[in-house]
Amino acid sequence: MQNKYLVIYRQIAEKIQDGEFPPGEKLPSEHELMEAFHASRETIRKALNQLAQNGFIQKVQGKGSIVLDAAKFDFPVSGLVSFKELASSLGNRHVTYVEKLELIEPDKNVQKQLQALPGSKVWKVYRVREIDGEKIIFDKDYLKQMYIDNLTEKICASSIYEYIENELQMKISFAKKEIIVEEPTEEDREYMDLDGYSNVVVVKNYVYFDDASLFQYTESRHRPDKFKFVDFARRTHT
Amino acid sequence: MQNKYLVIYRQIAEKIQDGEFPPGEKLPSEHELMEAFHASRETIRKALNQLAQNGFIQKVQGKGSIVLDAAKFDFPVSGLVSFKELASSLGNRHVTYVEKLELIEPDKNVQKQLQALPGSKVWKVYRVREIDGEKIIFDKDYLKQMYIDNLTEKICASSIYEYIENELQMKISFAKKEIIVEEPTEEDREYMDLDGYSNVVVVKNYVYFDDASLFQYTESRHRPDKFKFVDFARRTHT
DNA sequence: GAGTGGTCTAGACCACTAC
DNA sequence: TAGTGGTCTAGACCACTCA
Repeated sequence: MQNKYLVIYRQIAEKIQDGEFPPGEKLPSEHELMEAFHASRETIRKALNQLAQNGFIQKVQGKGSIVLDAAKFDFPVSGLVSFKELASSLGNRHVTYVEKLELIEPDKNVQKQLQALPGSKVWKVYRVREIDGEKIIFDKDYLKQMYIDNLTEKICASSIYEYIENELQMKISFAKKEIIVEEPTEEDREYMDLDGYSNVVVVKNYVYFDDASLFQYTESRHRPDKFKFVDFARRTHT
Repeated sequence: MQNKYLVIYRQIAEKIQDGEFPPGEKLPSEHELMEAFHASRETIRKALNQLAQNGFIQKVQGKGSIVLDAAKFDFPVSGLVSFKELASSLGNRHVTYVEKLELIEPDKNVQKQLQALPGSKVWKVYRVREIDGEKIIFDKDYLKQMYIDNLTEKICASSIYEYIENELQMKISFAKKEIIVEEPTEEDREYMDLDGYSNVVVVKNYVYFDDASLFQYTESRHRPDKFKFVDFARRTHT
């Protein structure tokens, strides 16, 4: 069995999505939820905090928990957007091409980004994402070899994340994201269908494992017309 | 006095920034922190969770709380980036020009974005942000009038947020953010120094009050070369 | 004043890491 | 086995909203 508060979280989230708790209405009070789920107040509150963090509800002191219009918020639950999540949420036909798969000694820049030890090796993966026949995303991944002995084309073509989490049983914990806009490089023009576009959107990702070790640096380069990033800026009053 | 867990949060955060707890090292255990701060374990854990959320530490079960390299993470604490925060963090010379300040009946699009009632009026504010002599940000704000009777040029020129939070004593709670790239409109070219740039980065913001009422829709339009967005994708394992 | 959520406590048991 | 963080409980008091 799972964590109690996560079970409660999912059950309430489901009811919100099913319209059983409609937007604008109030959720039952914490006391009522305690009885309904046979849980202590802190456990209920943990579930509600998760719901608030993920944009399902907003808690108002003295009033209650107000259901937000969750249907409008179609962002991925995790916040870490991998291509697979992205593409399946679009529901479109998509293909991944693995253009490069090498084990390299990183240059100074990559070494610095990855905080890699001198002499250690790094996987360099170039992947191009095609959606509806157009190559619109170009992913440059650098992964520390010390965590992954064997990286095949097949793995890269599906999902490196899934391989790591399911096969290697390591948990990816969080990423720092940085979004900037650049002029296309030679590489960009080579691998993507850039036509006349004079900019690419670059999403830099620093991915950590659960034990706080940095293991991957990714540059995801997007054609500007297809780029979209959605985020909640939750403000925990400080 | 403030909340105990926030006080503890700030004290530990300070020590991390001062290097008293260096990156890579472990924080004292929760039990030790309990004694040091004369607090219960749950209170300590609340403080530590805040630290983890804001990228100061990462908690690892069975091991402890590992200090991350916080110096690298220069993002604003709040996550809601207002121009004032942005500019002061850049430390540069900046000016705000209020180009428009009108009370209008919103068109259908704005009405929908703001979920405004038919017949209700909306403040329309155009502001241009100049940094180091260049006009690089163009903010289009739409605010529901029902919350703000009187909006002056002076208020718009400094910070609408500060006015609302300090003068009106209303708390802004969170925003949904959406980032896309567009071709410049006539307006963009009119108000910004766009030179040859063929794209603008558009940040759409939906801003709510603490009581879950939507009150503002903002489009912040940036010249691509000066745009930068930083974010943590905290992954609360679901 | 009744009801709501926010904070804090003390104590229990579990899961994981290290040695 | 000892020490760590993760979950859960029961109960207390406070701050806020609303009739």
